Amino acid sequence: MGAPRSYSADSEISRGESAGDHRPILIASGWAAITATLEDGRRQIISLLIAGDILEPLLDLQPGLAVTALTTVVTVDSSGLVSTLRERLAGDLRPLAEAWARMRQAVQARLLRQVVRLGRLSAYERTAELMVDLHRRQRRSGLADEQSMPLPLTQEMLADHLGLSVVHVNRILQQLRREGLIVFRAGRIVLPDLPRLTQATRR
Amino acid sequence: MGAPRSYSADSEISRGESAGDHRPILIASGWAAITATLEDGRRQIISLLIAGDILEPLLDLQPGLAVTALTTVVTVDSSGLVSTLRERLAGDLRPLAEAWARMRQAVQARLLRQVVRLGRLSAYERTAELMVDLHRRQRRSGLADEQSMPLPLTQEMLADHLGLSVVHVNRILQQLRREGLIVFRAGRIVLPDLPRLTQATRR
DNA sequence: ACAGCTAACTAACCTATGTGAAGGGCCAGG
DNA sequence: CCTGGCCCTTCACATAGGTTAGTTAGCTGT
Repeated sequence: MGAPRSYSADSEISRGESAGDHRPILIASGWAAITATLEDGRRQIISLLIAGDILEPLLDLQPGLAVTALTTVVTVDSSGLVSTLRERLAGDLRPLAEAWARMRQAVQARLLRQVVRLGRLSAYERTAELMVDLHRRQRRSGLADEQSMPLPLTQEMLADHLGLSVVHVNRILQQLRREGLIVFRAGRIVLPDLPRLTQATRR
Repeated sequence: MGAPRSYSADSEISRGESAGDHRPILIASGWAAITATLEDGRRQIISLLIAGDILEPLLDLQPGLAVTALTTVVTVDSSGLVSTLRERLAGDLRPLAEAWARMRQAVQARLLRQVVRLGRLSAYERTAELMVDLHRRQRRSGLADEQSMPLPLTQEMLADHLGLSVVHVNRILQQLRREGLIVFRAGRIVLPDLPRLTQATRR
């Protein structure tokens, strides 16, 4: 069946420079992140990948773009990865081919949305939206229940993904908590009032 | 030869909702922009497309994502568009097929870079980087000379692309001008000191 | 039980960027 | 030759969010 290979948290899966693996990789379990690191240490998590997501080869090395940022993919959690996807889509996983196409689109659409988030939403809106989005995605894969989900991200990672400072992320999370929109419990995050949280997504 | 169809500035080429055209479109001349508009009017120009760029179908309608933003593609300039690209890549434009693949990647890479820009660069860095990027791209297509290029964007569009307010964009442009890094002349922008402008791209 | 580490949290202060409002230049249309 | 609109510009002020510098609370290994 081709068991996923296991990776511990914080392993580097691929690196923009090494023209290395040009194969799509399926996140079978766990979380991963596409990150860019600037020379001076600033970091941006471009995209968060959860189980079921597919990582396309990083087309990062376009001359001129990669110069100022090193783009890598790292695991966030301990994760299982399937790197033989391309081959297997012609074989045992053929039924997934169509789903794959949809997945590519979803990943790309999220990238567009991430641009809008960073460009035009306030910290508060961004944070709320991220929670709603992660919940919806994990829900779809049966990883979350109606009111809660795993969230194996440190506040620093949230900050790097949301384009904010850690301190400010903390402030926003406090606020959302005070408002009863999120609760942290046992390593999970609880979203007690999804409709209201969704409202918090807009101005 | 299949002449490009002409569009005047500010025409809507495609709209996220209408599952309409699912065909790639070549920008033969002029400029276009992929934009998202929020309910309350905030707007984000997700990507700027110039002659030679290819617009892939907008995979915007992923449930849940399109809800809060209307994604459309509009011309910025009067432009010529070729919408029969797919067909012609099998025919008269076959030699372009490989270039097309590279172009897709470049467009995608720019999207990644845009996330980093908005998430982690200051207004000043963002603006400088955009100018350098536009210049490099237009240079490659022979649309710019070594020191100057067309820039058919209002400051409001720049603001919407850079995730800033118009007023602030104006401030930054003033500053870049004072520093001798950019000059506006005859509807073009002059970049008298590209090395220094490139420096301004980093912190 | 202690040292050492990481992550969450706070507080005080600072600044980059946004907002609202207004004036001026320029150009197209009547 | 005026008029209205668009775009650029400036000013005064407001605020979201960053920075620095901690303190606190859990864990991990010893």
